[in-house]
Amino acid sequence: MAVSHNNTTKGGSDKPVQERLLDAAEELFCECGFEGASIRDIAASANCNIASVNYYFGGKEKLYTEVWRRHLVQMRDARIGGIREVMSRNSGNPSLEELLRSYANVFIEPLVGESRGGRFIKLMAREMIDQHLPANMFVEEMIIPVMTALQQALMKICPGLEEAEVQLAILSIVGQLIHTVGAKAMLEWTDNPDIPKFELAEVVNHIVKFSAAGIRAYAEEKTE
Amino acid sequence: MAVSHNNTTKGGSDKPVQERLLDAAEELFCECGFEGASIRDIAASANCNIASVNYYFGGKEKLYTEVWRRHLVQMRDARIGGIREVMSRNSGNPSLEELLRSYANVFIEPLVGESRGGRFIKLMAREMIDQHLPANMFVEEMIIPVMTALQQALMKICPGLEEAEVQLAILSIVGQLIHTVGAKAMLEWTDNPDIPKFELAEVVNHIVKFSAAGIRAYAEEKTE
DNA sequence: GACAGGTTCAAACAAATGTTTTAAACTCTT
DNA sequence: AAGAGTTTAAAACATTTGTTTGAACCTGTC
Repeated sequence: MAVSHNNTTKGGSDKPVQERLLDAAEELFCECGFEGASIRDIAASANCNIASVNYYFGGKEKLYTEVWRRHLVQMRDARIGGIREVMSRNSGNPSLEELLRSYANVFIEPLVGESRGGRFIKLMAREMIDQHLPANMFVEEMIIPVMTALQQALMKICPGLEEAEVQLAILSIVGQLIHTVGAKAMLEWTDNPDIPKFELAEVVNHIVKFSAAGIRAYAEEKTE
Repeated sequence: MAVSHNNTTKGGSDKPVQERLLDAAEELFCECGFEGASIRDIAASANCNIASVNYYFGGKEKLYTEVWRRHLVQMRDARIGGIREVMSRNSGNPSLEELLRSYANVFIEPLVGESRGGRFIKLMAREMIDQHLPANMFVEEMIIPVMTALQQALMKICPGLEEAEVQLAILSIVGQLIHTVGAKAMLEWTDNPDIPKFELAEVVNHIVKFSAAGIRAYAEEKTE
């Protein structure tokens, strides 16, 4: 057999073709969506031939799935890890604000950083609207595990809250977070001065404060 | 000139072709997105010829724009009207909860009703991700007017709140509302029992309570 | 050096897209 | 009834899409 040790047949990077394809695909999928990004553009951006995506991945959909797989476990573990880390602070009794701030940061950070995983939030939004992932890989491997962890953490910090209340609170928190990065992405293409521009840290501060008060509205009515 | 009085040349409805096209286009654009819905499908669904969309609207993009125009002013006026109506209650001093509940209802209602304007929220989400509307018609004719009205109302009810704080609160409220209908749409295609199912009225109650507490977290720190 | 297997390449394929064209059908006025 | 103007119809057009093909190109082994 012949295993190539140098896949730098063409231009640019010295990464192997599969990685170049994954990187290019990620960028273009995020920017243009699944059907918006043609494998011709992807291959061109990866400096390789069109047929390579079929050769290595067996089709556009498989490539798309692989792009996701790279991030899903990473983001999920980051989020769950962040929650666990907070919950171990202060001898297992962190403040509600600590948990919210940590989660907001670990939620937003990988979605806005220019370097890696930057515009991935767009792909998440797209995938939420119409699926190109097999089965419900997104819900099963991402949403449910993270939501469960966050739910348990919240119930530990705020004992007395009912399960349904916690789930509603999570809906509010995640809604704010997603809308934050979504609105940020959307409002970038307008230059209207009426649209407020916020620093991300400022918004995180607000969400923590806002949500903590919202949650305490439930917690306090139990202790009255 | 010759003005036709009976445009029911083919199948189904007795509406004129342009309306049939708009209805079909709305449904398919919502369901499949702009590029996902082919004018062939639209024309077939409207029981008319493919060329009609070019004949009447001058192209796919114009048709898309027209589908939007029907709803934009309606939704905007409903939202602003709702705000004004609330603000006139209780001799101009409605409670914060009244305003929030009214806005939440008028926001969500036209986006979930099965009959008309049902799945329009999906189109909104799509349009927020990538634009097919001319210029920034969506921001100019919808977001800014509604946001301005809501901002003024909030500042009237909660004097002392700074402008930036109100804008952040609006970000939170809208984020929760959008995520509510978005999550509802997304979670419909999963049957996992771990995913909580909520009644819409229940969620609205929660958002009102949650957000009122969040806003008061700002208002109260001024009066301490 | 010749061979074999993995990899790349350009070309071709079939299917689908938005738009245009050209002619037929229809409607109303004269 | 004839004709002008409007509306519909089917076909053709040029592009673009994802995928497949078959030969060339490497690279390491015998």
